[in-house]
Amino acid sequence: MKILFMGTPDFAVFSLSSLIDSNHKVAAVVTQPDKPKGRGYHLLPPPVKVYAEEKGIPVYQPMSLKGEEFESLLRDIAPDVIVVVAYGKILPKNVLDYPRFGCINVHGSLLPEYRGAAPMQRAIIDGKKFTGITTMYMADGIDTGDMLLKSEIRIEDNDNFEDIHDKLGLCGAELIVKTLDALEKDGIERIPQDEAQATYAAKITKEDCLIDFSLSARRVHDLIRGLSPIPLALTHTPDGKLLKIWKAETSSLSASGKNFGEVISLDDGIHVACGDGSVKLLGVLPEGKSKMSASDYIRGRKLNIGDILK
RNA sequence: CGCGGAGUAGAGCAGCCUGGUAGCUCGUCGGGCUCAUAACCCGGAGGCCGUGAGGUUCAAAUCCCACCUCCGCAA
Repeated sequence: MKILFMGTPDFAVFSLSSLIDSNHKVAAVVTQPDKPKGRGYHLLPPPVKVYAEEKGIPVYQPMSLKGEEFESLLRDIAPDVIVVVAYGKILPKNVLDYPRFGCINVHGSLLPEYRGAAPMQRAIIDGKKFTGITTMYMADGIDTGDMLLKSEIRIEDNDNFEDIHDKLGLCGAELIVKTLDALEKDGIERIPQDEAQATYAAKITKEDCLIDFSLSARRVHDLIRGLSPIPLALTHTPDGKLLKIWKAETSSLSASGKNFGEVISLDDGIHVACGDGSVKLLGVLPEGKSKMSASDYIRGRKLNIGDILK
């Protein structure tokens, strides 16, 4: 099939790559415009653009998908199918209706659970044991369209967002090719989503990142790994400084009689009392510094037993 | 010109404001104690204090200037 690929971040590169290597043809790539990012606001191209250019595929970065301009681009490319992976904008109806085989989305969850922007992070934060990839037809509404194929993976106890991101990236790369192959050959049964089962995985906000030590140690740990290595769960030291956590594990130390967030031991990590049990922080990122191990951080004499993190 | 922090021994930091012998917690090496040890005791090695044949000064890690590099926030 002749594909128009639409995607933006690293996660989309997995799928783009496998489509390029497949029997289908990626005719063009549409991605978000370069945006000022990072320190100093330098203009940075999205990963999909960088990759597509390496592969010599034409890249388009329209400001808007509405209107005549994009529609004429569509006609020029004349794709059989549009594959969308984390593109970052809503596709207007005329675009959805254009390709013969429709617009197909690669979504990082087992729909109808975790529709929305942050399915992988939310699944980990919620302590789920499984997640996966769903390929689906795009429709009005966010991730509400009919489902095509699914692929499930296990979330291991210590998997963080990066682990799941990479696993699902590969998983999605495989599944999208399978989906197109099957569609072209025999077709696939469309499975409507059960609205009653649907949940929504909203974008991660600053508030989501703040660790609530009154939760159980298990849930604190889930939050930390669900947000690592980006954007990272955070707390504050007694001097009011930001302290981000990139690695932790549940600890066997008892927290009874301690305040939530109280540092109860600095042995081999920062043990912090939670609502139920305690967690051992192993990797931290102090404000203005780079990532370091908790033991290095402790060596700089930044924390004492009895200090409260909040 | 988005805002801000930091570059001192292999690691994490202090010292800088109020210039004048380079310090802490670890690691490492050697020795001791111990049935033994990641524990404890003693001792040692390891630093052009980011760069500048820069500026000020009798004297600069410390004050001034320029540059380089790294990082946090914000997007």
